[in-house]
This record gives sequence, C-alpha cells and structure tokens, in this order.
Amino acid sequence: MMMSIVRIKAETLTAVEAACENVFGQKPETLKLGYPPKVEFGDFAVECFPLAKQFRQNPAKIAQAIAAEIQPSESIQGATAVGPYLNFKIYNRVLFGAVSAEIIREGADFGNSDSGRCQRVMVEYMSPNTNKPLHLGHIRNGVLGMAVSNLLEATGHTVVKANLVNDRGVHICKSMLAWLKWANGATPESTGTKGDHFVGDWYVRYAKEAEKDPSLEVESQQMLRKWEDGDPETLTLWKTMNEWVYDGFSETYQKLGLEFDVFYYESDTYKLGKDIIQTGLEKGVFFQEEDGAIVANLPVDEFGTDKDGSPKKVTVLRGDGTSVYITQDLGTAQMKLEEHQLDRSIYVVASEQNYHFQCLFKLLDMLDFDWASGCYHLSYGMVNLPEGKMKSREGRVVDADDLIEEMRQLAEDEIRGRDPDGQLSTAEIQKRALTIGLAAIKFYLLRARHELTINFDPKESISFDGFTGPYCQYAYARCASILRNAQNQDLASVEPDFSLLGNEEELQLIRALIQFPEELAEAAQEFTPARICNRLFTTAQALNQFYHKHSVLSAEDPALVKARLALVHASAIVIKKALALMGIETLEVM
RNA sequence: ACGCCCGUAGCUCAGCCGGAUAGAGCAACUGACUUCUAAUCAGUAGGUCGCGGGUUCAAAUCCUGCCGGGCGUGCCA
Repeated sequence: MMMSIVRIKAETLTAVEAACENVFGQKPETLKLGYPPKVEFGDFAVECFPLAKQFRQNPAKIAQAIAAEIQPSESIQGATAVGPYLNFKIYNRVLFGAVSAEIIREGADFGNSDSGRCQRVMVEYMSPNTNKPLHLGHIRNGVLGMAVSNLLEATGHTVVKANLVNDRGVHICKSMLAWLKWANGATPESTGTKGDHFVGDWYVRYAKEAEKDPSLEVESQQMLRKWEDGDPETLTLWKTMNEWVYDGFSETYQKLGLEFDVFYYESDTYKLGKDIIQTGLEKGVFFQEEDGAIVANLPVDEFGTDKDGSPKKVTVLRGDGTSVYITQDLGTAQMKLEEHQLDRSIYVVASEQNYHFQCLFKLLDMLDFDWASGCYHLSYGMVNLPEGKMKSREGRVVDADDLIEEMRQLAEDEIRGRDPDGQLSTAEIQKRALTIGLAAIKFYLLRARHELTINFDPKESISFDGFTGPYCQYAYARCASILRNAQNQDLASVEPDFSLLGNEEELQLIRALIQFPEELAEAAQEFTPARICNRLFTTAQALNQFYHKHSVLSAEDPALVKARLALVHASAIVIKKALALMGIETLEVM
C-alpha cells in the first residue's frame, strides 16, 4: 500500500494509542492530531490535556511518558515532549516523498473526498432582475455561489446550479413603458449598447420622468395588469426586452465563469404555491383574515410577538388572491425538490432577506414537508460604497461590466509595463489581463467571510499585491516556470532523494500542502470559500519564501534538484486546484 | 422594542466546535533584482482581541450584561 497523508496521520495516532496502552493500560478516549506552531518543533502534534483528565495525571508527565515509549516506525522518526504537547517528527524521506507523490498522482483531484455521500444539492444563486444591469453585489453573489458549488462537487455532492430570474413585475414594466414612449424603436443593436445596459438605461429614464410626472406610476401599473391579462402586444415587448437583457447577462456570466444548469423564471413560477396555500388552510396552518388575505401565525417561542402581544404573522396570499414573494417561494421550493430529487437546497441570497428565509423555512416545516430541514439560506453581507449602500435608482452602483473592464485595464497596464520591448502579442496581453483582473476581483470578494459586510472603495479596494488573487497566480506561474526550465536539464536518470529536503521553508511548504484536504472538507461543510482563500495564500506565501531562499534548478545535488522539483510540482497542483475552486484561472506565464 | 450579523494593529481581515509567544495583507520606514519571473522576499514599527462579569488548569475563542455599527421586523422582491 502506498504511503499517504491519511496513512501517516493514522500511523501517528496509532503510535500514541499503543504507547498509552503500554504506559496506562488503556487506550485514550479522545485524540486530536494537530500541528506544532513552528515547523522545527515537528510535523504533527498531539495535545495531552484530554489524556490528563482520563489518566488523572499531569499532562506534561503524560507527554514525557508517551514520548519515551514511541518507537521509530515506517514514517515516524521520533516524538518529543514539549510541556503538555507531544510533537512528532516524520522522516523527511516519507514526508516529502510520499506527500508530493500523492499530490502528483491525484493531480486536480487532490483533496477531493466523498464526504458528501453523493447527496444531490441545488445551489440557487445570482437571481437577477431583468430591468437593470448586474452590479458588484451580483458579482459577490455569483462568485460565492460558484465557489460553494465547486466546493460541494469536490466533496462528492452532485450539484445543480440554478438561477431564479426575476423577470416580471412592475419594475420590468417601467423600463418597457419608457422604451415605448421615448425610444423610437431603438435597439441594443442600433445603438451598439449591451442589452442589459440598454434596458437599464430606460429604467433610469423612467425614474427621472416619473419624478416630474406621477401619472407614469399609474401607466406602469396598467401595463402590469395588461401583462397579467396576457395582452399579446405587451407580452411581445416584454419578451423582446428580456431577451436583450439575457444576451447582456450571459456575456457577463461567461466572462465571470458563472455556470447554471437550470434557469427558473418568475413569470413561470409566480403562480406556484397556491396549492400549498390550500393544503395549509386545510391543515389549519394558514387562516383567512377579514380582508381576505391568507396568513400564518409564526410560533411565538421562535419569532416573538407583535407590539400588541399577538403572534407575528406572515401573509402568504393577498386579499385579492394574488401571490406575494413567499407564495411563489413555497411553490418553487417544492418544485425544485420534486424535479431534481434534492437532498439539500441552498439559497445564496443577501443578508437583507434573512427574515424572509426564516419565515419561509418555518412555514415549510409547519406544513410538515420533511425536506424543509434540507433548505439552507446561505446569507452573505452587503457590499457598501464609501457613500453607503448601493442604490441603483440613484445611480450609486458599481456596475459589474465597468468594474471588470477597469480591473482588466489595470492588469493590462501592469503587463505592458513588464514588457517594454513589446514582445507580447495583443491577443496574449488581452488574455492575461482579463484573467488577472478577474482573479483580483474574485479573490477580493471571496477572501472575507461571506457574512461580513464589505466596504468597497473603488479607489483602493482591489489590488494585485499581497493577499490577492494575482499574488497566488504569480506563485503558480513561478512553479510553472521552474518546471518548464527543468525540461532543459538532463535529469531523466536521476532519482530524487527526499531525505535531502527538510529546511524551514520546505517544511513550511509541505505543511501547507498537507493541510489542504482537511481545509477543503471543512470549507465545503461550512460553505466558506474564504477558508480556501486563506489556505491558498498561505501556500503561495510558503512557495514564494522557499523560492527566494533556495534554488531548485541550481541546487548542488541532482538528487536534491529532483526532490525539490517534485515539491514544486505538488505545490503547483495545490495552488491551481485552490484557485480553480474559487473560480480563478491560472496562467503559465505572467 | 425585538430578531440576525459584526466589533482583533492606522486601514482591510485571519484565528472563534477553549490549549504552545494573538497572525497576515495594505499603508509607513529600511534593505535585496548579473541568480529558476522583484505582481516577489527580508527587516523595523504598530495590540486594554469594544467594555464589564462568569465558567475553566487554560478564554480572542464558551456563557452573561452593557456599549458601538450594519441589516431586517405580514399583504415590495
């Protein structure tokens, strides 16, 4: 059997168990394998506090007793007691040899697991309105949804990525109305405007005109009624304008690398849920008020009471029988589950809607849907500007396409600055610039934990230095460069000698690599891509430090060159993998 | 008023299912490109972990009370 990270860890724990049996006559109840704070202390650590409780002895004494009992084994070189800690040193030959071999063997699959046990999970994310272009908040949503989907897939889930498009409602009618009144038949094509921006411009125009002329509100309401009555002309216009928007959106999705397996349209789903309302009435979960509205009482122990002491209510159907937001969500939730046989259903939606989802999930639970517990609201914080919250109606937004272009341009300037002789083709520069610009944006939005509010300052927020996407891409490009140059050396007959590795930088690097699988598992379980960003950065940092202090290709001994090459190869795989999980591409040359 | 989230270095954040000396990045200052790519690296400086109590051998981490900020609180989505 091949040596692996899992096996080295298991061997270490087994050694502790055996030593405990020898010294204390029984196995330890709990053992946690950790890492010493400094690499020179050892490769793995076991803390003896839990053992102190079990064996009723000073933890430092226990550590010493166990350390004395540990015999060298296939991978364990020795154990040292430091205070209440037990530090293990793994033979460098095994640590570097087996681990890098494992990573190289598994390649892009390294770190994957089946801890998801083939569960089917839907990740609903993005969910835009079709009356205006995408903004920075959407990008945060998109990269989060995509990263979480990747994490789930890597841990053995089957993921269905869904986009619930809000394509109906009075706000959509507003841009339609403005276009009818003032556009004179202009189209995205005739004006050379991206479709979603084109429609968004008419929405803005509407808002301006409506300030002067309140009767427009009435007209847009009339239009919504015509839409609901199926007026052919209105429907045709609606379809045409939505198509313009979708063309624009899909361009942006593609640029950002956002993928969807299924699109739901609110125009199809907005009447769903009425059957569920009926069931709820029969079950007594819902009841009708005097004005005809159908409501539910929320349990007081979880939701508290209203000012007058009565239970909090949620309206699930208006008095006139029309749907509200939650009506549709009840129906859509059931439809999703049934169509896709889901075990879990994840909603990537901003924290503004925490209360809405609390209510929604509670209602599903009250209706005795046993799948309700599989629903989860992945709530993420707002992106604020220095002036405060983004407000599309006031034009206070960071437009998604503008931001991408801005970052791409900054990257391009940087690339041209590094290429004073103009060696690079325009196509190559464009490709690199977009890849690097997107990496900067995505990493910036994913590195902070998702529940945090981000304060986005356009002037200084996204950089290419330090804790950034481009930094990590750069570390990868360095690896790629070394591996490329290695092909010019005649090393085919040389066998690597991994026992030659073991300096501080090498140990730091191998530790970062070893920790990747556990980080991936945890990030997936907690839906926190930010964890991967941190691990990724630590790894890139370790690589850069190693790179500066030690030469790979001009190392004194060819067997050392080979060993370091394997380490660099393994690092490249892990860095690339972590970036890919975050939806970030790598470049072989930067 | 209630509910959820947040408060760690000048700024942005890790660390939070308790454990070794609280870590990064940015900004500031100093130094390193004839060397596998300097989008890099090394160093200096910067901390009452919001405040008070409690639990514990051990608290940034758990409990509790305050203070400050954000979001939300039935017929918008």
